[in-house]
Amino acid sequence: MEVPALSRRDRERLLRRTAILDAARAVFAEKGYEQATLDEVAERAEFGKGTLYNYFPDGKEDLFFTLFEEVVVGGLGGVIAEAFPDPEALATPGGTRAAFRGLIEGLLTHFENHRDAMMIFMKEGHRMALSPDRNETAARHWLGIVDAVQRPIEAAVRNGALRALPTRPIAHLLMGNVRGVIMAHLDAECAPSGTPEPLPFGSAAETAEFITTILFDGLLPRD
Amino acid sequence: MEVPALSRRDRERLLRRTAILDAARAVFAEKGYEQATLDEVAERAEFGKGTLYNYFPDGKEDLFFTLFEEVVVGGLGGVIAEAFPDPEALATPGGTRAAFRGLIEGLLTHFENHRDAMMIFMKEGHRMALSPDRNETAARHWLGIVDAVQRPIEAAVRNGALRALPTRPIAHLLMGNVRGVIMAHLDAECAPSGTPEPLPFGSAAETAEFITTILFDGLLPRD
DNA sequence: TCGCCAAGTGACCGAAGAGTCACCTTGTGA
DNA sequence: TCACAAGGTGACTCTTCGGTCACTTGGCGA
Repeated sequence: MEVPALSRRDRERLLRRTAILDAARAVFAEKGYEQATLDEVAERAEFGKGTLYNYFPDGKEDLFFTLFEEVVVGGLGGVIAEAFPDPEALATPGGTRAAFRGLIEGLLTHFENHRDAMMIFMKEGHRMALSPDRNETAARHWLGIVDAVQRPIEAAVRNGALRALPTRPIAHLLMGNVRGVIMAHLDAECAPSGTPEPLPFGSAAETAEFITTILFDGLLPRD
Repeated sequence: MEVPALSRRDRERLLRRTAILDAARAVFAEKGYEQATLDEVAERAEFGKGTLYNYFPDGKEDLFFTLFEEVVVGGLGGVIAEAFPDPEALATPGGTRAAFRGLIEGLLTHFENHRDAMMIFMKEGHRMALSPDRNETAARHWLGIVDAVQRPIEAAVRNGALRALPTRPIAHLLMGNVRGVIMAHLDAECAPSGTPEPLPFGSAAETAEFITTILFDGLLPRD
Protein backbone atom coordinates (compact mmCIF):
# COMPACT_ATOMS: atom_id res chain seq x y z
CA MET A 1 0.00 0.00 0.00
CA GLU A 2 1.49 3.26 -1.19
CA VAL A 3 1.49 6.26 1.10
CA PRO A 4 -1.18 8.49 -0.42
CA ALA A 5 0.41 11.12 -2.63
CA LEU A 6 -1.14 14.04 -0.82
CA SER A 7 0.67 17.17 0.23
CA ARG A 8 0.42 18.22 3.82
CA ARG A 9 -2.00 20.93 2.73
CA ASP A 10 -4.24 18.42 0.98
CA ARG A 11 -4.14 16.08 3.94
CA GLU A 12 -5.16 18.85 6.29
CA ARG A 13 -7.89 19.91 3.95
CA LEU A 14 -9.23 16.37 3.89
CA LEU A 15 -9.09 16.24 7.66
CA ARG A 16 -11.12 19.42 7.97
CA ARG A 17 -13.63 18.19 5.46
CA THR A 18 -14.04 15.01 7.48
CA ALA A 19 -14.43 16.99 10.69
CA ILE A 20 -17.22 18.99 9.09
CA LEU A 21 -18.95 15.85 7.84
CA ASP A 22 -18.66 14.30 11.31
CA ALA A 23 -20.28 17.30 12.91
CA ALA A 24 -22.97 17.37 10.26
CA ARG A 25 -23.66 13.70 10.83
CA ALA A 26 -24.29 14.26 14.51
CA VAL A 27 -26.47 17.30 13.98
CA PHE A 28 -28.56 15.90 11.14
CA ALA A 29 -29.04 12.65 13.06
CA GLU A 30 -30.30 14.45 16.12
CA LYS A 31 -32.37 17.20 14.54
CA GLY A 32 -33.30 15.92 11.11
CA TYR A 33 -32.59 17.80 7.91
CA GLU A 34 -35.02 20.67 8.33
CA GLN A 35 -34.35 21.40 11.99
CA ALA A 36 -30.59 21.21 11.68
CA THR A 37 -28.83 24.56 11.29
CA LEU A 38 -25.51 25.31 9.69
CA ASP A 39 -24.62 27.45 12.69
CA GLU A 40 -24.86 24.39 14.89
CA VAL A 41 -22.83 22.27 12.48
CA ALA A 42 -20.17 24.97 12.35
CA GLU A 43 -20.10 25.35 16.10
CA ARG A 44 -19.82 21.62 16.67
CA ALA A 45 -17.08 21.31 14.07
CA GLU A 46 -15.34 24.33 15.67
CA PHE A 47 -15.27 26.28 12.42
CA GLY A 48 -16.81 29.53 11.35
CA LYS A 49 -19.89 29.16 9.23
CA GLY A 50 -18.13 30.65 6.23
CA THR A 51 -15.63 27.79 6.26
CA LEU A 52 -18.40 25.31 5.58
CA TYR A 53 -18.91 27.02 2.24
CA ASN A 54 -15.27 26.50 1.31
CA TYR A 55 -15.83 22.76 1.51
CA PHE A 56 -19.46 22.51 0.45
CA PRO A 57 -20.06 25.46 -1.87
CA ASP A 58 -23.76 24.80 -2.30
CA GLY A 59 -24.46 25.00 1.40
CA LYS A 60 -26.86 22.94 3.40
CA GLU A 61 -28.13 20.71 0.60
CA ASP A 62 -24.63 20.07 -0.64
CA LEU A 63 -23.46 19.10 2.82
CA PHE A 64 -26.43 16.87 3.47
CA PHE A 65 -26.41 15.06 0.13
CA THR A 66 -22.66 14.53 0.32
CA LEU A 67 -23.13 13.08 3.78
CA PHE A 68 -26.01 10.93 2.66
CA GLU A 69 -24.12 9.63 -0.34
CA GLU A 70 -20.71 9.05 1.21
CA VAL A 71 -21.58 8.02 4.73
CA VAL A 72 -25.13 6.72 4.87
CA VAL A 73 -25.58 5.05 1.49
CA GLY A 74 -21.90 4.19 1.19
CA GLY A 75 -21.96 2.45 4.55
CA LEU A 76 -25.07 0.45 3.80
CA GLY A 77 -23.78 -0.46 0.35
CA GLY A 78 -20.63 -1.83 1.92
CA VAL A 79 -22.61 -3.95 4.37
CA ILE A 80 -24.77 -5.35 1.60
CA ALA A 81 -21.81 -6.14 -0.64
CA GLU A 82 -20.00 -7.89 2.22
CA ALA A 83 -22.95 -10.16 2.87
CA PHE A 84 -22.77 -11.86 -0.53
CA PRO A 85 -19.13 -12.63 -1.21
CA ASP A 86 -19.96 -15.98 -2.76
CA PRO A 87 -22.73 -16.33 -5.37
CA GLU A 88 -22.65 -20.09 -4.82
CA ALA A 89 -24.25 -19.59 -1.44
CA LEU A 90 -27.47 -18.58 -3.17
CA ALA A 91 -27.81 -21.95 -4.89
CA THR A 92 -29.53 -23.65 -1.95
CA PRO A 93 -32.26 -22.66 0.49
CA GLY A 94 -29.92 -23.19 3.42
CA GLY A 95 -27.12 -21.13 1.91
CA THR A 96 -29.55 -18.38 0.99
CA ARG A 97 -30.99 -18.30 4.45
CA ALA A 98 -27.52 -18.06 5.96
CA ALA A 99 -26.45 -15.32 3.56
CA PHE A 100 -29.47 -13.17 4.30
CA ARG A 101 -29.16 -13.83 7.98
CA GLY A 102 -25.65 -12.44 7.61
CA LEU A 103 -26.97 -9.41 5.75
CA ILE A 104 -29.54 -8.66 8.42
CA GLU A 105 -27.02 -9.11 11.20
CA GLY A 106 -24.64 -6.87 9.31
CA LEU A 107 -27.27 -4.16 8.96
CA LEU A 108 -28.12 -4.33 12.65
CA THR A 109 -24.47 -4.27 13.68
CA HIS A 110 -24.00 -1.32 11.38
CA PHE A 111 -26.88 0.36 13.17
CA GLU A 112 -25.20 -0.20 16.52
CA ASN A 113 -21.82 1.06 15.34
CA HIS A 114 -22.99 3.90 13.14
CA ARG A 115 -26.06 5.01 14.92
CA ASP A 116 -25.95 8.57 13.62
CA ALA A 117 -25.83 7.45 10.02
CA MET A 118 -28.66 5.01 10.58
CA MET A 119 -30.79 7.63 12.31
CA ILE A 120 -30.40 9.83 9.26
CA PHE A 121 -31.44 6.90 7.13
CA MET A 122 -34.45 6.17 9.33
CA LYS A 123 -35.59 9.78 9.59
CA GLU A 124 -34.84 11.09 6.12
CA GLY A 125 -34.74 8.04 3.87
CA HIS A 126 -38.42 7.73 3.14
CA ARG A 127 -39.07 11.46 3.16
CA MET A 128 -36.36 11.91 0.55
CA ALA A 129 -37.64 9.06 -1.56
CA LEU A 130 -41.17 10.45 -1.45
CA SER A 131 -40.39 14.12 -1.99
CA PRO A 132 -42.21 15.59 -4.97
CA ASP A 133 -39.05 17.44 -5.95
CA ARG A 134 -37.07 14.31 -5.36
CA ASN A 135 -33.60 15.11 -6.39
CA GLU A 136 -32.43 12.72 -9.08
CA THR A 137 -29.35 12.02 -7.00
CA ALA A 138 -31.38 11.21 -3.93
CA ALA A 139 -33.62 8.90 -5.88
CA ARG A 140 -30.66 7.12 -7.42
CA HIS A 141 -29.10 6.53 -4.03
CA TRP A 142 -32.27 5.25 -2.47
CA LEU A 143 -32.94 2.92 -5.36
CA GLY A 144 -29.32 1.84 -5.38
CA ILE A 145 -29.73 0.30 -1.95
CA VAL A 146 -32.89 -1.50 -2.97
CA ASP A 147 -31.17 -2.69 -6.13
CA ALA A 148 -28.29 -4.10 -4.15
CA VAL A 149 -30.67 -6.09 -1.98
CA GLN A 150 -32.79 -7.18 -4.89
CA ARG A 151 -29.92 -8.66 -6.88
CA PRO A 152 -29.14 -11.59 -4.57
CA ILE A 153 -32.84 -12.22 -4.04
CA GLU A 154 -33.24 -12.54 -7.76
CA ALA A 155 -30.34 -14.95 -7.96
CA ALA A 156 -31.83 -17.11 -5.22
CA VAL A 157 -35.25 -17.16 -6.85
CA ARG A 158 -33.65 -18.13 -10.16
CA ASN A 159 -31.93 -20.98 -8.39
CA GLY A 160 -35.17 -22.17 -6.83
CA ALA A 161 -33.77 -21.42 -3.38
CA LEU A 162 -36.65 -19.05 -2.66
CA ARG A 163 -40.32 -19.06 -3.61
CA ALA A 164 -40.96 -17.56 -7.03
CA LEU A 165 -42.33 -14.23 -5.86
CA PRO A 166 -41.64 -10.79 -7.34
CA THR A 167 -38.20 -9.84 -6.15
CA ARG A 168 -38.32 -6.08 -5.93
CA PRO A 169 -41.18 -5.99 -3.44
CA ILE A 170 -39.31 -8.59 -1.43
CA ALA A 171 -36.30 -6.30 -1.34
CA HIS A 172 -38.44 -3.42 -0.12
CA LEU A 173 -40.07 -5.72 2.36
CA LEU A 174 -36.75 -6.90 3.75
CA MET A 175 -35.64 -3.32 4.26
CA GLY A 176 -39.02 -2.65 5.86
CA ASN A 177 -38.43 -5.51 8.26
CA VAL A 178 -35.08 -4.21 9.36
CA ARG A 179 -36.57 -0.75 9.73
CA GLY A 180 -39.45 -2.19 11.74
CA VAL A 181 -37.19 -3.98 14.16
CA ILE A 182 -35.00 -0.93 14.63
CA MET A 183 -38.16 1.03 15.38
CA ALA A 184 -39.14 -1.61 17.92
CA HIS A 185 -35.73 -1.22 19.50
CA LEU A 186 -35.89 2.58 19.64
CA ASP A 187 -39.49 2.45 20.79
CA ALA A 188 -38.51 0.28 23.75
CA GLU A 189 -35.55 2.53 24.47
CA CYS A 190 -37.71 5.64 24.61
CA ALA A 191 -40.52 4.01 26.53
CA PRO A 192 -41.13 5.69 29.90
CA SER A 193 -40.45 2.62 32.02
CA GLY A 194 -37.22 1.65 30.29
CA THR A 195 -38.08 -1.73 28.81
CA PRO A 196 -41.77 -2.56 28.98
CA GLU A 197 -41.11 -6.08 27.77
CA PRO A 198 -37.80 -7.89 27.49
CA LEU A 199 -36.97 -7.62 23.83
CA PRO A 200 -35.18 -10.29 21.85
CA PHE A 201 -32.42 -7.82 21.13
CA GLY A 202 -29.71 -8.78 23.47
CA SER A 203 -27.49 -8.84 20.41
CA ALA A 204 -27.60 -8.17 16.72
CA ALA A 205 -27.22 -11.91 16.17
CA GLU A 206 -30.35 -12.79 18.16
CA THR A 207 -32.31 -10.06 16.44
CA ALA A 208 -31.13 -11.21 13.04
CA GLU A 209 -32.24 -14.73 13.91
CA PHE A 210 -35.64 -13.36 14.85
CA ILE A 211 -36.13 -11.55 11.54
CA THR A 212 -34.69 -14.41 9.53
CA THR A 213 -37.01 -16.89 11.17
CA ILE A 214 -40.07 -14.87 10.32
CA LEU A 215 -38.90 -13.91 6.85
CA PHE A 216 -37.83 -17.38 5.76
CA ASP A 217 -39.91 -19.72 7.85
CA GLY A 218 -42.98 -17.59 8.49
CA LEU A 219 -45.02 -16.91 11.59
CA LEU A 220 -47.07 -20.07 11.41
CA PRO A 221 -45.88 -23.00 13.46
CA ARG A 222 -44.29 -25.52 11.11
CA ASP A 223 -46.16 -28.75 11.24
CA MET B 1 -80.10 7.77 14.58
CA GLU B 2 -80.97 11.22 15.94
CA VAL B 3 -80.29 14.26 13.81
CA PRO B 4 -77.26 15.80 15.50
CA ALA B 5 -78.35 18.55 17.86
CA LEU B 6 -76.23 21.23 16.25
CA SER B 7 -77.35 24.73 15.45
CA ARG B 8 -76.83 25.93 11.89
CA ARG B 9 -73.94 28.03 13.17
CA ASP B 10 -72.29 25.02 14.75
CA ARG B 11 -72.83 22.96 11.64
CA GLU B 12 -71.23 25.61 9.48
CA ARG B 13 -68.39 25.96 11.89
CA LEU B 14 -67.79 22.22 11.71
CA LEU B 15 -67.91 22.37 7.92
CA ARG B 16 -65.27 25.10 7.81
CA ARG B 17 -63.09 23.23 10.26
CA THR B 18 -63.31 20.19 8.01
CA ALA B 19 -62.46 22.26 4.95
CA ILE B 20 -59.33 23.53 6.68
CA LEU B 21 -58.33 20.03 7.72
CA ASP B 22 -58.87 18.82 4.15
CA ALA B 23 -56.65 21.54 2.75
CA ALA B 24 -54.03 20.85 5.41
CA ARG B 25 -54.12 17.17 4.60
CA ALA B 26 -53.34 17.84 0.95
CA VAL B 27 -50.58 20.32 1.68
CA PHE B 28 -48.88 18.31 4.43
CA ALA B 29 -49.07 15.19 2.28
CA GLU B 30 -47.42 16.88 -0.65
CA LYS B 31 -44.82 19.01 1.12
CA GLY B 32 -44.23 17.33 4.44
CA TYR B 33 -44.57 19.11 7.77
CA GLU B 34 -41.60 21.43 7.54
CA GLN B 35 -42.05 22.54 3.95
CA ALA B 36 -45.77 23.10 4.26
CA THR B 37 -46.79 26.72 4.90
CA LEU B 38 -49.92 28.04 6.53
CA ASP B 39 -50.29 30.50 3.68
CA GLU B 40 -50.67 27.62 1.28
CA VAL B 41 -53.13 25.81 3.53
CA ALA B 42 -55.18 28.99 3.86
CA GLU B 43 -55.12 29.64 0.15
CA ARG B 44 -56.15 26.10 -0.68
CA ALA B 45 -58.95 26.18 1.87
CA GLU B 46 -59.97 29.59 0.52
CA PHE B 47 -59.72 31.27 3.89
CA GLY B 48 -57.56 34.03 5.18
CA LYS B 49 -54.62 32.90 7.26
CA GLY B 50 -56.10 34.50 10.37
CA THR B 51 -59.13 32.23 10.14
CA LEU B 52 -56.95 29.19 10.65
CA TYR B 53 -56.17 30.50 14.11
CA ASN B 54 -59.85 30.67 14.97
CA TYR B 55 -60.05 26.93 14.51
CA PHE B 56 -56.57 25.87 15.57
CA PRO B 57 -55.41 28.47 18.09
CA ASP B 58 -51.92 27.04 18.47
CA GLY B 59 -51.15 27.36 14.80
CA LYS B 60 -49.17 24.99 12.65
CA GLU B 61 -48.44 22.36 15.29
CA ASP B 62 -52.01 22.39 16.47
CA LEU B 63 -53.31 21.93 12.94
CA PHE B 64 -50.85 19.17 12.16
CA PHE B 65 -51.30 17.19 15.34
CA THR B 66 -55.06 17.47 15.13
CA LEU B 67 -54.88 16.20 11.58
CA PHE B 68 -52.52 13.43 12.56
CA GLU B 69 -54.67 12.36 15.47
CA GLU B 70 -58.11 12.61 13.89
CA VAL B 71 -57.44 11.66 10.30
CA VAL B 72 -54.23 9.66 10.08
CA VAL B 73 -54.19 7.72 13.34
CA GLY B 74 -57.97 7.66 13.61
CA GLY B 75 -58.28 6.15 10.16
CA LEU B 76 -55.67 3.50 10.77
CA GLY B 77 -57.15 2.69 14.15
CA GLY B 78 -60.52 2.11 12.52
CA VAL B 79 -59.01 -0.21 9.94
CA ILE B 80 -57.22 -2.22 12.61
CA ALA B 81 -60.30 -2.49 14.80
CA GLU B 82 -62.42 -3.64 11.86
CA ALA B 83 -60.02 -6.42 11.05
CA PHE B 84 -60.57 -8.25 14.33
CA PRO B 85 -64.29 -8.26 14.98
CA ASP B 86 -64.22 -11.80 16.32
CA PRO B 87 -61.62 -12.89 18.90
CA GLU B 88 -62.47 -16.50 18.12
CA ALA B 89 -60.78 -16.16 14.75
CA LEU B 90 -57.44 -15.96 16.53
CA ALA B 91 -57.85 -19.42 18.03
CA THR B 92 -56.50 -21.28 15.00
CA PRO B 93 -53.60 -20.73 12.60
CA GLY B 94 -55.98 -20.58 9.65
CA GLY B 95 -58.28 -18.05 11.28
CA THR B 96 -55.34 -15.97 12.38
CA ARG B 97 -53.88 -15.97 8.91
CA ALA B 98 -57.20 -14.91 7.44
CA ALA B 99 -57.68 -12.16 10.01
CA PHE B 100 -54.26 -10.65 9.41
CA ARG B 101 -54.68 -11.01 5.68
CA GLY B 102 -57.82 -8.92 6.16
CA LEU B 103 -55.90 -6.37 8.19
CA ILE B 104 -53.22 -6.03 5.57
CA GLU B 105 -55.74 -5.75 2.78
CA GLY B 106 -57.61 -3.16 4.82
CA LEU B 107 -54.45 -1.12 5.32
CA LEU B 108 -53.63 -1.24 1.61
CA THR B 109 -57.18 -0.33 0.61
CA HIS B 110 -57.04 2.49 3.10
CA PHE B 111 -53.85 3.63 1.41
CA GLU B 112 -55.58 3.67 -1.95
CA ASN B 113 -58.61 5.56 -0.70
CA HIS B 114 -56.87 7.93 1.69
CA ARG B 115 -53.61 8.46 -0.04
CA ASP B 116 -52.96 11.87 1.48
CA ALA B 117 -53.36 10.59 4.99
CA MET B 118 -51.10 7.64 4.27
CA MET B 119 -48.45 9.85 2.70
CA ILE B 120 -48.39 11.88 5.88
CA PHE B 121 -48.03 8.66 7.83
CA MET B 122 -45.22 7.47 5.57
CA LYS B 123 -43.33 10.75 5.54
CA GLU B 124 -43.82 11.97 9.07
CA GLY B 125 -44.58 8.88 11.14
CA HIS B 126 -41.05 7.74 11.83
CA ARG B 127 -39.63 11.24 12.02
CA MET B 128 -42.19 12.08 14.68
CA ALA B 129 -41.57 8.90 16.59
CA LEU B 130 -37.82 9.50 16.56
CA SER B 131 -37.81 13.21 17.35
CA PRO B 132 -35.74 14.05 20.39
CA ASP B 133 -38.45 16.49 21.47
CA ARG B 134 -41.06 13.91 20.71
CA ASN B 135 -44.30 15.33 21.81
CA GLU B 136 -45.99 13.08 24.34
CA THR B 137 -49.12 13.20 22.24
CA ALA B 138 -47.27 12.17 19.10
CA ALA B 139 -45.60 9.32 20.91
CA ARG B 140 -48.90 8.12 22.34
CA HIS B 141 -50.50 8.08 18.93
CA TRP B 142 -47.66 6.26 17.29
CA LEU B 143 -47.55 3.69 20.03
CA GLY B 144 -51.32 3.41 19.97
CA ILE B 145 -51.20 2.03 16.46
CA VAL B 146 -48.50 -0.44 17.35
CA ASP B 147 -50.47 -1.45 20.45
CA ALA B 148 -53.58 -2.09 18.39
CA VAL B 149 -51.65 -4.40 16.09
CA GLN B 150 -49.82 -6.08 18.92
CA ARG B 151 -52.96 -7.05 20.84
CA PRO B 152 -54.34 -9.60 18.35
CA ILE B 153 -50.84 -10.95 17.76
CA GLU B 154 -50.55 -11.58 21.46
CA ALA B 155 -53.90 -13.33 21.53
CA ALA B 156 -52.88 -15.57 18.63
CA VAL B 157 -49.57 -16.45 20.24
CA ARG B 158 -51.38 -17.26 23.50
CA ASN B 159 -53.64 -19.58 21.57
CA GLY B 160 -50.71 -21.32 19.91
CA ALA B 161 -51.89 -20.09 16.52
CA LEU B 162 -48.57 -18.35 15.94
CA ARG B 163 -45.00 -19.20 16.89
CA ALA B 164 -44.08 -18.08 20.39
CA LEU B 165 -42.02 -15.05 19.40
CA PRO B 166 -41.96 -11.65 21.10
CA THR B 167 -45.13 -9.91 20.00
CA ARG B 168 -44.20 -6.26 20.00
CA PRO B 169 -41.35 -6.63 17.51
CA ILE B 170 -43.74 -8.64 15.34
CA ALA B 171 -46.19 -5.75 15.42
CA HIS B 172 -43.46 -3.32 14.37
CA LEU B 173 -42.35 -5.76 11.73
CA LEU B 174 -45.82 -6.13 10.28
CA MET B 175 -46.14 -2.36 10.03
CA GLY B 176 -42.69 -2.32 8.44
CA ASN B 177 -43.86 -4.85 5.88
CA VAL B 178 -46.85 -2.79 4.87
CA ARG B 179 -44.64 0.28 4.70
CA GLY B 180 -42.14 -1.61 2.59
CA VAL B 181 -44.73 -2.72 0.09
CA ILE B 182 -46.19 0.76 -0.18
CA MET B 183 -42.67 2.04 -0.81
CA ALA B 184 -42.28 -0.58 -3.53
CA HIS B 185 -45.51 0.61 -5.06
CA LEU B 186 -44.55 4.29 -4.98
CA ASP B 187 -41.05 3.45 -6.15
CA ALA B 188 -42.45 1.73 -9.23
CA GLU B 189 -44.85 4.59 -9.81
CA CYS B 190 -42.09 7.19 -9.75
CA ALA B 191 -39.68 5.11 -11.81
CA PRO B 192 -38.77 6.82 -15.07
CA SER B 193 -40.10 4.10 -17.34
CA GLY B 194 -43.45 3.76 -15.60
CA THR B 195 -43.34 0.18 -14.36
CA PRO B 196 -39.91 -1.42 -14.68
CA GLU B 197 -41.31 -4.81 -13.69
CA PRO B 198 -44.92 -5.86 -13.45
CA LEU B 199 -45.63 -5.66 -9.77
CA PRO B 200 -47.96 -7.97 -7.90
CA PHE B 201 -50.13 -5.00 -7.07
CA GLY B 202 -52.99 -5.22 -9.47
CA SER B 203 -55.18 -5.00 -6.41
CA ALA B 204 -54.94 -4.61 -2.67
CA ALA B 205 -56.11 -8.21 -2.36
CA GLU B 206 -53.24 -9.62 -4.41
CA THR B 207 -50.75 -7.48 -2.55
CA ALA B 208 -52.18 -8.57 0.77
CA GLU B 209 -51.83 -12.17 -0.30
CA PHE B 210 -48.21 -11.49 -1.17
CA ILE B 211 -47.37 -10.04 2.22
CA THR B 212 -49.40 -12.64 4.07
CA THR B 213 -47.64 -15.46 2.28
CA ILE B 214 -44.24 -14.18 3.23
CA LEU B 215 -45.21 -13.22 6.76
CA PHE B 216 -47.01 -16.44 7.64
CA ASP B 217 -45.44 -19.06 5.40
CA GLY B 218 -41.99 -17.58 4.88
CA LEU B 219 -39.84 -17.17 1.82
CA LEU B 220 -38.52 -20.69 1.80
CA PRO B 221 -40.31 -23.16 -0.43
CA ARG B 222 -42.44 -25.42 1.77
CA ASP B 223 -41.26 -28.98 1.45
C1' DT C 1 -84.14 49.84 9.83
C1' DC C 2 -80.47 49.96 13.09
C1' DG C 3 -76.91 48.30 15.95
C1' DC C 4 -74.23 44.70 17.67
C1' DC C 5 -71.42 40.79 17.69
C1' DA C 6 -69.29 36.76 15.81
C1' DA C 7 -66.22 35.71 12.59
C1' DG C 8 -63.12 36.37 8.52
C1' DT C 9 -59.17 39.01 6.68
C1' DG C 10 -54.56 40.09 5.18
C1' DA C 11 -51.08 43.65 5.96
C1' DC C 12 -47.74 43.70 9.20
C1' DC C 13 -44.15 42.15 12.72
C1' DG C 14 -40.32 39.66 14.50
C1' DA C 15 -37.60 35.54 14.69
C1' DA C 16 -34.79 32.39 12.47
C1' DG C 17 -31.60 30.87 9.51
C1' DA C 18 -29.28 30.37 4.82
C1' DG C 19 -25.90 32.45 2.40
C1' DT C 20 -22.17 36.48 1.59
C1' DC C 21 -18.02 39.08 1.87
C1' DA C 22 -14.63 42.35 3.58
C1' DC C 23 -11.36 41.47 6.86
C1' DC C 24 -7.89 38.97 9.42
C1' DT C 25 -4.63 35.25 10.51
C1' DT C 26 -1.09 32.20 9.36
C1' DG C 27 2.44 30.22 7.04
C1' DT C 28 5.67 30.28 3.26
C1' DG C 29 9.15 31.70 0.09
C1' DA C 30 12.19 35.37 -1.38
C1' DT D 1 12.10 40.62 7.66
C1' DC D 2 8.65 41.51 4.35
C1' DA D 3 5.03 40.58 1.00
C1' DC D 4 1.82 37.75 -0.63
C1' DA D 5 -1.41 33.95 -0.98
C1' DA D 6 -4.60 30.67 1.04
C1' DG D 7 -8.04 30.18 3.64
C1' DG D 8 -10.81 30.82 8.01
C1' DT D 9 -14.18 34.18 10.20
C1' DG D 10 -18.52 35.96 11.89
C1' DA D 11 -21.18 40.12 11.48
C1' DC D 12 -24.36 41.31 8.15
C1' DT D 13 -28.14 40.95 4.65
C1' DC D 14 -32.13 39.16 2.85
C1' DT D 15 -35.80 36.05 2.56
C1' DT D 16 -39.25 33.25 4.41
C1' DC D 17 -42.84 32.19 7.37
C1' DG D 18 -45.39 31.66 11.78
C1' DG D 19 -48.15 34.38 14.36
C1' DT D 20 -50.96 38.98 15.49
C1' DC D 21 -54.51 42.38 15.42
C1' DA D 22 -57.12 46.37 13.92
C1' DC D 23 -60.42 46.50 10.57
C1' DT D 24 -64.32 44.73 7.74
C1' DT D 25 -68.37 42.04 6.77
C1' DG D 26 -72.63 39.89 7.24
C1' DG D 27 -76.32 37.96 9.75
C1' DC D 28 -79.62 38.29 13.44
C1' DG D 29 -82.51 40.18 16.94
C1' DA D 30 -84.81 44.28 18.69
